[in-house]
Amino acid sequence: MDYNFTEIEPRWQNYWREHGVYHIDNRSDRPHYYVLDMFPYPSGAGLHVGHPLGYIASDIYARYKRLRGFNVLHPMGYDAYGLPAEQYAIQTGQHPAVTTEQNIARYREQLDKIGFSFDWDREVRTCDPRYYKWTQWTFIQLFNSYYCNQAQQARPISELVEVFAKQGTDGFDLACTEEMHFSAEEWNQWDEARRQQVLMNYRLAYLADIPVNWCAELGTVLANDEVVGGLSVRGGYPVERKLMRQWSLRISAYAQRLVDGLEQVDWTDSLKEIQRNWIGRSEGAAVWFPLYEPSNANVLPGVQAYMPQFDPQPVPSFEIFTTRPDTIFGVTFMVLCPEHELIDSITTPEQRQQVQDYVNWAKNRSERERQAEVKKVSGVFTGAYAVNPLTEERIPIWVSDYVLAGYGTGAIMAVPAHDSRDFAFARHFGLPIRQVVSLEKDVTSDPATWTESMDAKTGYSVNSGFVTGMKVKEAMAAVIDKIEQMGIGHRTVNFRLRDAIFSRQRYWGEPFPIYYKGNTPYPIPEECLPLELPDVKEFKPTATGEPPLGHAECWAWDEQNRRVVEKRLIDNKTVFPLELSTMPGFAGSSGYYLRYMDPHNDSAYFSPEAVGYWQNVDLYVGGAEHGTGHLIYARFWNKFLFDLGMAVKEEPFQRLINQGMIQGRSNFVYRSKADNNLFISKGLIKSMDDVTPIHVDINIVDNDVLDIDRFRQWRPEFADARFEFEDGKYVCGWEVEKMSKSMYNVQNPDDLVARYGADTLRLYEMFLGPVEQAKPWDTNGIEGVHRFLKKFWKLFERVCSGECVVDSSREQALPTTHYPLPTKEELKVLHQTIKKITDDIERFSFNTSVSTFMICTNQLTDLKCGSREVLEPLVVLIAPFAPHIAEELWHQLGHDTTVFDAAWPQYDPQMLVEDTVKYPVQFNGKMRFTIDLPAACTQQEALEAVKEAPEAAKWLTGEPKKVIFVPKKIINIVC
RNA sequence: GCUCUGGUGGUGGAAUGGUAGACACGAGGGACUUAAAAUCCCUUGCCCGCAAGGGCGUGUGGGUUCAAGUCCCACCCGGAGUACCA
Repeated sequence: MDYNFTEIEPRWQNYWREHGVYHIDNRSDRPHYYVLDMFPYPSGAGLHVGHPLGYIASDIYARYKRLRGFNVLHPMGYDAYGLPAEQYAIQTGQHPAVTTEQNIARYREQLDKIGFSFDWDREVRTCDPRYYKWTQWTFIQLFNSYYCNQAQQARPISELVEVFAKQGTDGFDLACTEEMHFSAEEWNQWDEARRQQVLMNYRLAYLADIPVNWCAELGTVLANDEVVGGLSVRGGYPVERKLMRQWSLRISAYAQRLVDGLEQVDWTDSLKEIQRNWIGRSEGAAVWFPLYEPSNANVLPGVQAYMPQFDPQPVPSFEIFTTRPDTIFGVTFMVLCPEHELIDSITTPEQRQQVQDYVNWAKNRSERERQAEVKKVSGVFTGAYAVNPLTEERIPIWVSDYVLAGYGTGAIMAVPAHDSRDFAFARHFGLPIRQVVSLEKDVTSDPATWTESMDAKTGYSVNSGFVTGMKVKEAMAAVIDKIEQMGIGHRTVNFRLRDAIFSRQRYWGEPFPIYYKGNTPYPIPEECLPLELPDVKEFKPTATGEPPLGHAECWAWDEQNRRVVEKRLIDNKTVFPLELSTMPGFAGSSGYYLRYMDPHNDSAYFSPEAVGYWQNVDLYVGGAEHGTGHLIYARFWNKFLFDLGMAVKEEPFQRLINQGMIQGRSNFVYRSKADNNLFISKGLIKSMDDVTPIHVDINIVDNDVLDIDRFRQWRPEFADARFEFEDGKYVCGWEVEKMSKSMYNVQNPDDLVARYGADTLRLYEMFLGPVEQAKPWDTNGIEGVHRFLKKFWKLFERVCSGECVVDSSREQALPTTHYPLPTKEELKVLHQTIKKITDDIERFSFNTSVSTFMICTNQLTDLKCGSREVLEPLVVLIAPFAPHIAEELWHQLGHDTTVFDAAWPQYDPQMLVEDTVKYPVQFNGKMRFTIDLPAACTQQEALEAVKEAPEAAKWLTGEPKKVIFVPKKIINIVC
């Protein structure tokens, strides 16, 4: 019987579904293991060949863990909210829910064909009210929480209300939008609206006027990770900075914990590094620089008198952040960002016009222009001066857009000798440059001769008052100590990570469970969740520029009756307007892994029992492109839920594997420039200038050889094509590009499953190369893998057909000659295979596993192996990779149960013993060889072992002359 | 610029510091067949040689080691992330 995958695969897929083979309970005596894939956004294009790569890898691991005796949670769902469905809706009027539903159905069909072991009973969809109920719920918890920097933990905001009434802000270090100081008396005097306004400053989900990334084309704001190079990631539209009132998540409060947590997880170094860079922790000092005021006699001398951190400050001053406090003696000017609040008050009348012009110019520049012109130096002098608190020198204050409002305090001390940007600025405007760090002690040169600044944090301080002669690191500490002692600054840490903007002016997303009394937002009661997404007539913004939810007629909150009512009933006494923005894409994906643990729970996000059993995700597989988005947000979300006492592990994803992106492999034909109907085979082209490369559909190319007939039919203009052949064929060129329709290089898995079967597709995707490596999709080798499966199938033919008796337990009862008992060689092949496959899977090296199966199959075929003892374990070994063929063979070997209830075979180390003598070489007339030792032992024991080893006997005569010994292995024996 | 990756045949890629190029594709040759498909066998890093055999080979140059694709230093080239982040 032939290997008939078209019959086998659907049959077993049905069996698995009907028998609920992959249904997983939250209760088990077995140890637990959680394997998670990043769930897909169900786009209209369906799955392409890159999607399943990670899913297949995780499925292999999940199935393997199951065979190793684990209770394996392996769920799948859909990240169903998103922009494409909404844009499609705007164009066609088709409701996004409908398109989403259709796309999900198609995804499911495609996924099922590949034979995954997902527990579909646990499916979640982010657009399902039963799911987003808990997204909204978490938002309310964030709204009702603040972050205590001292405890490094989120806490209920109600606690803060009590404390403010008793002692004001005194003695508290809270994560906030802006520093506030007030007393209990003040708090108690304020009215409700004012208090709410103050609390908003501390909530973890807060509403604030903030500069946002506004994308006019998309009609919405975007988070920082959704903008690259001043353009939106989706669509590539220009993005501008705009001040808008928006919901944000105070993710910056968790910056330190997000950095620290990376130490505890088993991720690739590169991904950890991406996150560290994104969070951007830098240590340094905050220093107050007093303004120089000639009218104020107190200013000089004696800067100690200012003590500017006390309020009211005796002298106006402003705060800067620096990572190089040691260079404070080299400050020759100060720079404020154009948005700095101090600019207006310090600019002198003579400079006013210039400064105003500059500030206006800078503000009107788009983010994209600004980034494109980074190299251009611009700025203007304010006419004002500051005082260097350590040298008491007067230093000019400039305004320039190379200082960013969003980082640090938006003001810097410029040290042109030791900062490249300050250096460029100083050179451009002819400002002085003073060297304060030198590679060698007491050696200086004239900065006027420098072509670049000396930025490295190495060497010694020079020209630097009391730190002169110290090493840079010592000088840093000494300067900070000094300014702390003077009370004009302190050691501090700055993060690049900004709060996540959480509002989107879109329809297809989770509605905020928020209504407004006047300007004050209130959450709707938790018992009333979910707040369901209302229907709208149109998906565009309204005529007045409101988000699409502005079209909803039934979108107001009746506070007394606790329900959504029609908007016309708004009276601002009992019925209030609801929030019109929706949540961003990352809202729904931030906690879905927890919901899988207990997906049908109506009364809680997930039960303590469920999370207590599963803990966190043991293995997460997905693309590295989520490094600065989803993977940061999800970690934040989890840490917050951890603070609430809900999540039991602080880090959600213990081990993370990034599957590499699958690129497209495009094919080209080359049209002669001289003759528009002539196509020249690749090898015959003399010069690329003579031909035009044209993308050709990869489906009419086989191993880079063009199918001439199909090419002529492909497009009318090629109907009369003529060719210059090489060796009777037309050979196409190829290139690695993005997979895209316009390049005719998209491969969808269905075609391949139909042609070769799911098992072949699974094996081939793994065989392509390391899971973690980016690689072009290339079907050229798929035949080889398919051929292997046929050989594998054939290996079982004799056993399955009954030609060999398959039950060795009856050995005693029947003549031995009927039973092909395993030979030593066969067993050796088997045990080597078990060891290799087990190691490979643990290392996530699935490409080598496939090779191992091929080698094993070839060897056993050569040995004419018909022994059940050898072949049966092989079925179990291959089951994670090719589950359908494994089930079928398992069944034909006479088992009633599924192969996934079998146990993973163990190898016998005795079977793997090799000749231990290796690498014998002649060396200066002496013999040298190496011996492998089985375990750690002393040199003496090792020598005894060597003398007894039969393999060594022929080399070793008498005592060895010299032995180089390394534990576990004798490196060298000279005799 | 900074950070992270990677550089091995015609191609995808193997190699706990231990015989580099496993396995597969492609290519060439052969068997079976009336023929084709399918299947099977042989050859296939480069150079010299009829052969036996020899020489050279993991981006470049050094180093450590009995032994380096692998470890260390410097450089060159690709890919990714990030970027006036003070």
